[in-house]
Amino acid sequence: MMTPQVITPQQMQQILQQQVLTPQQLQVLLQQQQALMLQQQQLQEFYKKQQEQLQLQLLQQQHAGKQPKEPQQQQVATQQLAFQQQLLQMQQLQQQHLLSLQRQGLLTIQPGQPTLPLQPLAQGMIPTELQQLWKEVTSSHTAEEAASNNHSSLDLSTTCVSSSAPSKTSLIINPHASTNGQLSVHTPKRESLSHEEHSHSHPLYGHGVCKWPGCEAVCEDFQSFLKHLNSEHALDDRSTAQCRVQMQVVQQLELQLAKDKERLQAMMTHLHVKSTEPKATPQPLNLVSSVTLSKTASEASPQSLPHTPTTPTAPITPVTQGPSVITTTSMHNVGPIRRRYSDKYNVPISSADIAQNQEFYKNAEVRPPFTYASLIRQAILESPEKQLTLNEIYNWFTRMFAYFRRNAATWKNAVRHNLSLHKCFVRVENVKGAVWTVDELEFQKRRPQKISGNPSLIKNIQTSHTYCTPLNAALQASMAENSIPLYTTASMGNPTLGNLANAMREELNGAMEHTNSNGSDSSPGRSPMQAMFRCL
DNA sequence: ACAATTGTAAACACCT
DNA sequence: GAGGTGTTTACAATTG
Repeated sequence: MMTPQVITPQQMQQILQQQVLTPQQLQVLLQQQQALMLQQQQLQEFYKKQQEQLQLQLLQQQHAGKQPKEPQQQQVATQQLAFQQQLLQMQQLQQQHLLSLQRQGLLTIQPGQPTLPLQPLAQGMIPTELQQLWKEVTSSHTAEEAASNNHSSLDLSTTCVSSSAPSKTSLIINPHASTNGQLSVHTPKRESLSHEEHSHSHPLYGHGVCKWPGCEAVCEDFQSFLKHLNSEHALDDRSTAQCRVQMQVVQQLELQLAKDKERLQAMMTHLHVKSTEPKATPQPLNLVSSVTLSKTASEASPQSLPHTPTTPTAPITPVTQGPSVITTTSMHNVGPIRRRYSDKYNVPISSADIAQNQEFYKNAEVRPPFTYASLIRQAILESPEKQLTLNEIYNWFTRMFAYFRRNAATWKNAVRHNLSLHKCFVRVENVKGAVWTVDELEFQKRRPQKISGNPSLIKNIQTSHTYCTPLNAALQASMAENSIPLYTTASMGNPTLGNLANAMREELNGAMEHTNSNGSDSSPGRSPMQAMFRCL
């Protein structure tokens, strides 16, 4: 049941580790994954039935004055043990599969965060949850206790996500700890994760650093982490807001990931069928939005945003660009996006994210993946007069990004430094003092410098627009399909988002220019699929 | 290897 | 003198 009939995990891994995947191999892998998903679903249904059965028996046992029906009980226990082993095997298999995909760049999964991509496959049940559920069922806890535990955690999430009016009381607090609000938030978690605490493993603690979104406080040991958690991340407005943001982010990402997976599969199937066709322009564009968004989905999770440059991502060796196919690699070069941090800190790199996660950046202390120059320009352009004093620029930064509510001396110095350094920022003497404006021409000059020396630049600037429109359309379509407010709904009522969207278009233009110049030496012999996987 | 870009830190001058 | 503003230099990291 568990052992794949088509191919073993080892074989699958071998195939996935190869640099080039043929369409046939890919098809096999896709079928493999489908089979895995199907098996997982079947397992879960089976597991649920078993769980219900066991709970029923536990109840019967209680009512019958604890007179266990030994043979039956034994049989069920044996069955469940076997099932548990199968489930674990399945999870391992899935993880191997996902790791392989990750290694190939098909999926970008943050190390240590394997739950995100697993969730859609497991239909919302992650391994730890399954195991926890298993423990609850098999432990001495009654079914009622387990149900009440589930209920409390459910209340927390549903209330937080659905709550449109943020308030401290929107969090359902564990009734057992109503006297101390500070502890009450963490108590349910601790109860459910007590076994993990003994091994000093906590979802919010790793590598000696607090993993609370945007925190990264160094905690020497687990005890100090717990102290830090209780003192710094107590139940207050800030934590509540961050929690809500996190939930929304996760929710969106799950939705996004599911849709993009479906899309990717359809695309793969489509491309496989028509892989012999030499040129298929729409595919690369879809490829960009889909793959990029998938990548973004896995990277945008605040928990996966280590700010300390300790663990660089596993290098995906960039392969020389082949045909004029837009790849995930080329999408890294999106204009003034801070590339050094996009790799180093695993921040979201898609410029769509800044609009998509506008609220996120406002509330979570995550570094925006844009350069100071871009942000300063954005601040100035958003102002009614297209000019701001230094202090107003500061205020924009702190208003728009929670990240810039810390270390003011550092980033303010950087802002001043950028204002002075870049010619595109012009200081204008005013009656009240001085204001800063943007010289758009100078600003636009900056980007082509990056690709100067490429003779095909001028030609490509023109051709880029033909690519850019469908690309934006593809992006928009993707966002719209995923119910993510971007250009469409959000920008209508929010001029900020509209401006950011404009900035994004410009950045995408720059990226397209760059991409086209890189891909100008396309070799016609290679199929789009081959090109795609060469670039992964 | 090199230049360009970017972020960070810091020194300094000027002004209020 | 303190603090804000603006300029400049230096250095490290990253990227093409």
